[in-house]
Amino acid sequence: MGRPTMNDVARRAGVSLKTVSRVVNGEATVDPALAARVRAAVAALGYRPNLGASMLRRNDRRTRTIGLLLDDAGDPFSALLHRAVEDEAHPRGVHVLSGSLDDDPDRELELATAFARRHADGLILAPAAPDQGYLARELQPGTPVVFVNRPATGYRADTVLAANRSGAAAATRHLIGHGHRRIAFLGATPRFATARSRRQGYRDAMREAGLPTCEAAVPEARGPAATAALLALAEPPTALFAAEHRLTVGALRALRREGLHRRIALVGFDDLPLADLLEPALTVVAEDPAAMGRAAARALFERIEGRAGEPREITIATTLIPRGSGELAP
Amino acid sequence: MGRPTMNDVARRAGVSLKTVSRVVNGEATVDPALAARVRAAVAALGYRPNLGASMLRRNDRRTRTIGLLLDDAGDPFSALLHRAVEDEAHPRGVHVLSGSLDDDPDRELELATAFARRHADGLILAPAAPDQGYLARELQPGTPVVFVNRPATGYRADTVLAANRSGAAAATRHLIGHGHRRIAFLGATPRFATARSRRQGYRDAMREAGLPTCEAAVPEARGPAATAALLALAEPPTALFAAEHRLTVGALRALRREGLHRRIALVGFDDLPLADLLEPALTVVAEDPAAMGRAAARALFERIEGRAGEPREITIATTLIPRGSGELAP
DNA sequence: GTGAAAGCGCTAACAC
DNA sequence: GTGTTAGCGCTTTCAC
Repeated sequence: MGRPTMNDVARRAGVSLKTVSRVVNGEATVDPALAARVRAAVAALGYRPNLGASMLRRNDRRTRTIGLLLDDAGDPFSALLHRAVEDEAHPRGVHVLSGSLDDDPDRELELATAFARRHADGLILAPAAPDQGYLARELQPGTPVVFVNRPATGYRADTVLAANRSGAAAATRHLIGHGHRRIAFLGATPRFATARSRRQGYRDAMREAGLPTCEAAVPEARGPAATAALLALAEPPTALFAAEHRLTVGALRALRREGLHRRIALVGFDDLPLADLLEPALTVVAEDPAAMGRAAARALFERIEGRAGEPREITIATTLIPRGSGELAP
Repeated sequence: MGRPTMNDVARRAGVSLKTVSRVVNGEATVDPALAARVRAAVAALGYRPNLGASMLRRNDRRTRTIGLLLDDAGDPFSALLHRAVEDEAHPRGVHVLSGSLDDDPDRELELATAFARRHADGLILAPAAPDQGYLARELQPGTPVVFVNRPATGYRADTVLAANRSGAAAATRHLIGHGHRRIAFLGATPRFATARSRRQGYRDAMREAGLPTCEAAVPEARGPAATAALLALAEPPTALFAAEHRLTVGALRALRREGLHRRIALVGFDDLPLADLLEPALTVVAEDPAAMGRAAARALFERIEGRAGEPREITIATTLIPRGSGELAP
């Protein structure tokens, strides 16, 4: 009952346990005849090595597992990032254990701790909690971490971020360049640094053009209401910059409902599927979640393989994609 | 160097190793005073249990890990399914190891085998290979499997499928009900049972209405070309049923390019984000990936917890969502 | 090139 | 209640 062990294989092949271990691990120093007998026994018994046991004894102590903690595995941004991480891990024989945080600090702590107890070789984390100081306590010493999408507080490690500030400034300048002067900013509540950076980029561009700012900072679900409120102003904006994809969708719906989608310009942060098939097609500043995942995974594997030195900050460029909604005249 | 072990805690607390084990595992039969000393030592040393070691010795042999093998972690359908699985696993203290198969049989075998070597407690698999017979060899005996999204061949286990045939029939009947008689089917190459079921549903509805069928079976990337070919027929269809979401997007683009998107009716299988903001808005037969993930995970955990009996087949209903593109008159 | 003995960190079984 | 002994399945060390 239960799987056969190395011992069973050794007995059947008439060799020592250690010889089986050598064959299974592909160490060259085994007589071909013995190796063949071992392999025959492995096949006959259906022997499969137990990775948990080998990891316990092995010197390098690698589980060949990394942990990936993102906001929501079901969200397209996280999904693409996840896939990119997997694509870096797979050729290295590493598997990905993942979890969704839903902006919940407790859940971050819980999952990061759980992955540490499982001896993940490293962690990629999109911080949800206000502070990551707990990592120093909970992680196995020497376990590398890479932060992605949001900067961390209280723990220093490599960090991969989108060019939020410059991307937001580019979006705003694009609208200014098309003649707009009353450009409203629709952003998430500035709880996260990402939201603050994007607002800052908007302000940079407005200030350098000598234009007054007009900002709405709301929870992500309140996009339609916030857009409606902006449109109801005495001097309503002629253009909107929506700094989160959920707010972009909210703005789209509100403009549609008011019949203003061909009159008011709109640029969104983050690309959306089908954005090119809307009428007018949606102009966006696209992030590159796959590039972020790739960069984060590469940085993590470099650290796992021993790279030393100061934490690095890696910025992934954004791309302005003009499609129509951002080129409407005021 | 390295983490402190239970032994270190025991020494520091002046108790036996077994007492530490009892405290750490929350067994009640420990003197409160001793337990307090142990907990103090745990805190002082920063002791964290090693799950791998405990799993090796434990009787239940649970790793509290399940494997999830889907087509592509970056795809919205897989992502939502993944998230639903995670939501069932999380309250049970179980973590999810995932991998993308990209319709590659070798990759399915490789990843399923790898997860088996890691002693995952169970596996949720969207089959990519033509045969799953290898599972009998590779899995730890008694490891339950649930197939999702596609039926398996050569291995019997619980299976969760969308109502592909009846959903496709409903889509086709919807178009027939709106007066269409020349309705073309745009489907993936019938390599997978899913594609065949949808085609069958289309045929069911066409036959029961006494209408001739018109089918294009193409790789998923060839949606625009296949649509263009259908539109170029001597008697072109007045309505399209696109049986995969990538083909739906291809059809949308082709219709748009020909300026026919307000003339030719279109129903897609699988919902798309922003589908309601297109003009005309896209009518779909929506699958419910979250319900599929939930059902698969629940079935898996029931088996892990010992449920016996014949494999079950669970069908998740589809929902027709009329939005405009499917209600265009011929 | 091969094998015997030790032990990774932990829990099971059973004594005390 | 608590401790002792054995050993999960494997790799390491070191002798042969």
